[in-house]
Amino acid sequence: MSRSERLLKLIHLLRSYRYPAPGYQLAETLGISLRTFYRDIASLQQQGASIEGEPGLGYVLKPGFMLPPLMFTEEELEALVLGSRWVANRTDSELSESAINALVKISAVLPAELRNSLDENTLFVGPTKQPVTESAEFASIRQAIRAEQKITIHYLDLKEQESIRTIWPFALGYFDNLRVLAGWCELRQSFRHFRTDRILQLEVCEACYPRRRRQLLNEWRKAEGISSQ
Amino acid sequence: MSRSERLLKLIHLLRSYRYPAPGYQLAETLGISLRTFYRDIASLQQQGASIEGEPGLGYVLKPGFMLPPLMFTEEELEALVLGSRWVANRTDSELSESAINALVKISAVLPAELRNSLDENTLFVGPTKQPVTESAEFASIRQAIRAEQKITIHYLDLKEQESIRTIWPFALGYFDNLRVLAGWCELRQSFRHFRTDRILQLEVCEACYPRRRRQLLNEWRKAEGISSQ
DNA sequence: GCGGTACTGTCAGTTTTTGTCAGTAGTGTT
DNA sequence: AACACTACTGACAAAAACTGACAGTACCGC
Repeated sequence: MSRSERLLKLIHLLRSYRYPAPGYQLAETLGISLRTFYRDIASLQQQGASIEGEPGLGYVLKPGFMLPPLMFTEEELEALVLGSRWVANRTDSELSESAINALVKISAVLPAELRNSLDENTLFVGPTKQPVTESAEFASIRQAIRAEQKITIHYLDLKEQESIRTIWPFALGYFDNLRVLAGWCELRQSFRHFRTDRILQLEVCEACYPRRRRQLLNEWRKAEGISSQ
Repeated sequence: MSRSERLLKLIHLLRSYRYPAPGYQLAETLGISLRTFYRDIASLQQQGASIEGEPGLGYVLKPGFMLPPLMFTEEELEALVLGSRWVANRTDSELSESAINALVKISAVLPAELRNSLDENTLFVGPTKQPVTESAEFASIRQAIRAEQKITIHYLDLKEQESIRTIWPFALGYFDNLRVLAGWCELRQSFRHFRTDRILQLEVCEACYPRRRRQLLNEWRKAEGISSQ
């Protein structure tokens, strides 16, 4: 039995036990040493499985490693497909690919009849006049927002003045023809908006900013007089 | 990337192609030699996946393989949220609501940590200059497309001439500032496009049109010289 | 401290995996 | 029939990984 096969079997085993299963027992069932078992657990965790081991009890696989069956109405599927197509057409290539992958995963857990209606959906997103040229930076920006990391940018403002700033990015707004990054600007000590097509250069810093993203968003909304979406 | 990881990726790839995918292409995507690819296929088959390879065409994974896909990645969730927000902001109220409901359902199956990242997502869709005014008809149009039903419309063409037509609606295109319905026009006996803001009145007929939606779409694509999306 | 369980680091021997290359089976062509 | 072509398989050596043994660490309750 190859290792890859055994890892699947281990997942299966973990799912089939309702209560924590002790390591030595799992190892024995799989016919491997305890040492190898520990390594297998580590492999699975590294691949995204949240397996918890409680000393004295055993191991449990917390739900959320694999996608369970999902049920949607036809209209909800239409909405998901149309939305994903928009993302696939109008955003950076990484996000675009993720949109497609998400649909593939959803499709795989739908009952056959709904899967068909997902595949055959005929709501399309038309091409836009202003194609998205900016690319490489986008994934970094999203990454920084997610991880609440500071970024340093070279920015060309609307008066064609270039400046270098460190900002705390917390939101990205997708408009018809441009994208705007919202962040707290360390230079100006206030919230600022940056058109992504005017960001000349960008570097994600190691450091996280000292506030929570959600909180920055709320303050920004208050400052801008926007009610929550 | 470990072999077990790669095997999962191969399954995902196979699921993502609607049509048979040639072996050399899959091998290249995975970054492995063709020989190794054949071995991977053999492994999966041996583990219970029903993968069929047709010489000259490629490989297909028949649905029903017991292994569900992996949980969404953070980026996939970002894509789904952003897409749904776009739908929620830019389409008719029924579809908009469905987009939100779909997200709720997805949220329900996420592990706590991912659910959090879904809730806290800060990619937003900005408001558009030309708000969507048309409303009630939209759900009917989508309904007619889904059910492959004929519709009768009062249409005001670009020369401001009003006409009454019965059409076979098969697709809806969402452009930045307008939506276009594509259908076969019984009156003109050809494919026609209708701007939804110029449809004065609409009635969904009982009768289904005598062709399959998918087939109409393919013919229309051929007629318009558009390759498949 | 002490004894116990759960787990990790290291390492050498072993196994698996991999790409290359040669070869086969099946198909369609001339 | 000979031929070209594609899809696939067998063999093999080099490279990569996996494995179990064993020693060692971390943490617990007492």
